[in-house]
Amino acid sequence: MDFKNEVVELISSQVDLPKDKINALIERPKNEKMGDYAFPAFALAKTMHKNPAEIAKNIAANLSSDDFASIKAVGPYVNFAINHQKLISLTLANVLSQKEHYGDQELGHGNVPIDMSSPNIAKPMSMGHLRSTVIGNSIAMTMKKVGYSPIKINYIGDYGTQFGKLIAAYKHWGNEEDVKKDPIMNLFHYYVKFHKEAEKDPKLDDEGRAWFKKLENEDPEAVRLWKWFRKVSLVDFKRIYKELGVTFDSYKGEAFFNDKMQPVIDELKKDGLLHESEGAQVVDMGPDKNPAIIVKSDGTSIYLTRDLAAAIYRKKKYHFVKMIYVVGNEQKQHFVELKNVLKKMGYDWADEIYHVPFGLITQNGKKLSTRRGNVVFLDQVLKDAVSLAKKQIQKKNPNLPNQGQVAHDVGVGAVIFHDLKNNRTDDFDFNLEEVVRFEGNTGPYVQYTNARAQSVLRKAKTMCKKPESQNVKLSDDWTFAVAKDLADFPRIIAKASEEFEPSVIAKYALDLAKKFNKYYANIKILTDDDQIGDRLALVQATSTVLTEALRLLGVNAPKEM
RNA sequence: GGUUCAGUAGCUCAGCUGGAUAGAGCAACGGUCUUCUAAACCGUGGGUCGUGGGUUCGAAUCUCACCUGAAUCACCA
Repeated sequence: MDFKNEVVELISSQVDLPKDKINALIERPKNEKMGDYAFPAFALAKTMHKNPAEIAKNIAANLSSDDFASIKAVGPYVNFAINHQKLISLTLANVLSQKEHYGDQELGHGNVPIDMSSPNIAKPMSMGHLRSTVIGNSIAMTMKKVGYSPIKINYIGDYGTQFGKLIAAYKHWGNEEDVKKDPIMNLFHYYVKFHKEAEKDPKLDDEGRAWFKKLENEDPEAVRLWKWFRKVSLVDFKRIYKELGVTFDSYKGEAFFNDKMQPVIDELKKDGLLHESEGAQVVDMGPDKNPAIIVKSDGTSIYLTRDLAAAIYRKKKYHFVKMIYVVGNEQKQHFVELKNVLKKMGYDWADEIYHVPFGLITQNGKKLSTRRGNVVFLDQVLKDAVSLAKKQIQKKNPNLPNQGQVAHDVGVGAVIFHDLKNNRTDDFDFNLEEVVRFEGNTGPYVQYTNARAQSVLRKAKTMCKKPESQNVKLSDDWTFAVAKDLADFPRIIAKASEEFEPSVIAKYALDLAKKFNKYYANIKILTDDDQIGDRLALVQATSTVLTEALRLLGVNAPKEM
């Protein structure tokens, strides 16, 4: 049952406008006293030569329906108030019968590779990688819920000039023992030192480039070091992914595409797209635009070429219907070039490539730079968050069983939720206190709400009461507010998947939690009367949807906390 | 300078396919636990929606100009 559709039908019986036009005009009043749907009559004033208030009055006078508690004109609007009991009972029956599949839909199908996370080996994961990881993960789960088959690809940064620099740095200052002790941190320190020294001594950069050239030419020492760095880095990355609860379908990094670039270069040449400019091989991007570099002037490879090879490879392998890159905003231009070059090569599927950018994370207003060693380590943030969650549990609920797991769920959940609750493209300034907050508009607030609901359901069981979703007779405002949100869930999922925007779900979860907490504060659920089953149905439905919303964000929902 | 994005409460942000009194959270102050988890709920204060013009019956929302900030502008990714 779609109440909005019903409004369209009713209005269309009174007014000479196409249904899609009516549908577009109908709005949801901000103030609930105005009802649940409203039709503004301004648009008709001109053609009917009457004032809007009069038109609204006439329309309202001729309408009535069981589905609405009232249909009345208020000024120039026709306001529709949904029949509370009807919406509540329908929605609860839906959620309870479909359980976690409530909100599933078929908006499309086919493979959707998602290029996400993609940390660089020998460098610690930062808050920036967290963004790509959790946004990509949430998009993957949301796409799956609406019918697609996501393929999560971790395009590890395991190649490029930077590794020449790293090898050079290791040769200067590194030793095997230290790297074995704490691989990522020590390799990272060499790298940072390299950049510091290179500012004073530009010869170092040449050394770095020379090592990279050796690596490309498969010099045994270069390859040995590179393989070693890669291996120890991956071990560490997987540890963090486990913490975050994220898995990947592919770890094919940049190096995997080394031998797949030449065919692309050949193809570009054959198509006559390639020409020389200042010693480099480039593709023209049009007037006033920098050309896209395909082969650098020193003959080594560049990331655009690698990404071209990767895109073509993925199309062949996955026959994708869409491909998504969850990569920072600052690489926007790169993806424009990637798509343009693919188009020029005659690959129309380039239109189905989406760059899903996200905002920059700064600290004290300054851009974080890995090269300068100015980073926020994800590992440390997660540890801090979990230990703060542990403290919180000791304060609030010291007898809680399974505290380690719950502290993990809440701490990590807080970090993930914080990252997903705002629009992807918003920049944000990193502030640990802000990130691991447990009160207000936070992940733990949603988790807590769900834990309360679960607690009620457990107590109900000891009273031998259970949710009854048949013929629910509730109609009060608190219940209605919750049920209206529950009814909205499928639309929210659709919106989040269409916009590749997890924050839509996060905001929804906060709103639903807020409505439920108000309900909880005002209605005594466990009163043994003949509507207890109805109320438990609302509690059960809310918990189901909250849990599912959190799942789609990659956040666990503990049953107690 | 070119391009792109952003500017809403002290702070962090919703709202932006135009609509009825611009909303949350944090921070401040005050109230609510012998009753389902107070990580909650209720209340008070707090706003020239960057500035100015335009379109419209109606603009935080669309458009133009300007101001401010950020990202980016070929051999890093």
